[in-house]
Amino acid sequence: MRVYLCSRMSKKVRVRFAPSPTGGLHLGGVRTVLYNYLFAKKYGGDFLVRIEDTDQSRYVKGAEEYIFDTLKWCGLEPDESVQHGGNYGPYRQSERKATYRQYAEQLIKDGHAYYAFDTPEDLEKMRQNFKTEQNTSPQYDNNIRIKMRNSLTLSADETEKLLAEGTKHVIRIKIPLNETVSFTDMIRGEVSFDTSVVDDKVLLKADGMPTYHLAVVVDDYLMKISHAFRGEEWLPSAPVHILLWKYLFGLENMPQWAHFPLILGPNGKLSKRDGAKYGFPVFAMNWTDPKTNELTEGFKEKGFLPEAFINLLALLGWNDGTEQEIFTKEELVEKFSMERVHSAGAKFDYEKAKWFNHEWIKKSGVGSLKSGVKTLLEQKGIVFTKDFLLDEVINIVKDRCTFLTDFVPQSLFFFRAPQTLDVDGVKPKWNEDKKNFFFAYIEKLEGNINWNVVSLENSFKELASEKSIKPGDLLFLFRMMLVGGKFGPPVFNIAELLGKTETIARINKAIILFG
RNA sequence: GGCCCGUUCGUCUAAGGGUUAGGACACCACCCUUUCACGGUGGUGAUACGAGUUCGAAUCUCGUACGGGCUACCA
Repeated sequence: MRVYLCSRMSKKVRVRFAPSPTGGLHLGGVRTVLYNYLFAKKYGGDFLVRIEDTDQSRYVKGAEEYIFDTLKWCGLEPDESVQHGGNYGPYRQSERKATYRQYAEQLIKDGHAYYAFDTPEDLEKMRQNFKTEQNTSPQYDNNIRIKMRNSLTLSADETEKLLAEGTKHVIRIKIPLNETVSFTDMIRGEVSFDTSVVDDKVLLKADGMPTYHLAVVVDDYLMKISHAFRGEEWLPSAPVHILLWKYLFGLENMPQWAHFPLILGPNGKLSKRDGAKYGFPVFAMNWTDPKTNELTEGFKEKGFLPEAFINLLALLGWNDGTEQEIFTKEELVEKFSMERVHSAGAKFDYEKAKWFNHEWIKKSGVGSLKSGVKTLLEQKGIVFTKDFLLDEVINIVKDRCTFLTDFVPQSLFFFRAPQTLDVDGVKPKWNEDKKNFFFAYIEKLEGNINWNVVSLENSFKELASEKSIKPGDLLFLFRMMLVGGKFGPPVFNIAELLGKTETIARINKAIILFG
């Protein structure tokens, strides 16, 4: 286990999550939020959300709202964001455009960046021309840049002229030759890169928008971020960011980094496709792609409790070293530590995810389940006149529910008599003796009986032995009458909750149907 | 191809040089339950491979293999 002390913990902890509004928030995204959130809350710091919408071509309408809806459902609301206010706005990168240009120009002035006038076609040609067996995808690096059209190869006059004419151009970082860039990752320890293999990344695009590389550094600085956490897919571009920090704001001001392991699907990095392919949700909530109108079911709609969702996500790559697996959000805040986050990727296991939800449903009280269950049942046309029955029903069936949606089949029959009875399935087990038994049982029920589980069961069994019928055969029939299927809580508990009138009515109705 | 990160039961993981390598999910068996479940008990099952360091290696080092990520004017 690695322990890297947070050397700048004296500084107020401020972390950020920076989603790009290009689609639904998937497991990996929510876990990144979660870890950021837990870390911030553990140290009494701020959790900030800003929107990376600098790629307008991929911007998806509604995605930004969707992201905040997800955070809300998960209970991971930021302290600062577009929607929550704060003193470091604007929180959308598209609204900060002017700021980035200023820093990019600064870099050029200091000799750490340059203008590049190459067109996309030029770049394509370059990739073709310099492609070799050893180097299948040539980079715009210190070897190539001297062969391209940029302010390093052009004379100052030419450059001036091109700029004055408004020629389309980008600003690229000038990666130094033969330097080692290293930094300490809170999860992985020291990670280092040789600059000779890092390319001259575009910092400012031709449309004036920054790329992620420039924006993340500038925003983290201006928003006073103390700890920068993101997914492992960003590790290869870390040297670019370290260099930018060095050139622009000083390494002593740089946040502490941590790169989270990837959440993997059955085949590598979890993708949206995996959900459809393997039959489990990948997004926190339902997401409808506005372009294709394709709906991807979310964990919420599948019937996951938000408490279970963040619990299972937290444990995908982290544990507290004990055998505890069920954690409330408060416990996670208290026990979370970046040093215990794994460095290896974790494969998502839907079976285990279901187990977490099941545990949470069992653990939850009626109070926290009620409104969700009520909504689901109301969608099935149930009208509630007396809530106390619902309370009792939730208590009695929750142990058999894995998903919140399981409450529907498990409790619908309490509120509505079974619509169809499996008459053909019952017929072989039905005869005059049994019919007489149930007529007699109705008589007993209508008599002076205490309406509780014990009396109902005792009188049922007494009657059965009087009539010399095996209770097992009758119990099955009784269940079919009340429930309409081979499932549900003990049948006398059901009868007790159903009440006298309804129980007798269902028996009568079934007798007629069975003939 | 290059660079980076990684590798303990099928999956999530514990074990910080000395453990019969522990737990959870899943699976199997039994018990409980006149339904379906829950629950209980038990079982199958792992240190990728090869060297080195050491009295002693899952643990430290190196190599190999395998997996993943990145290699865009995407994030």
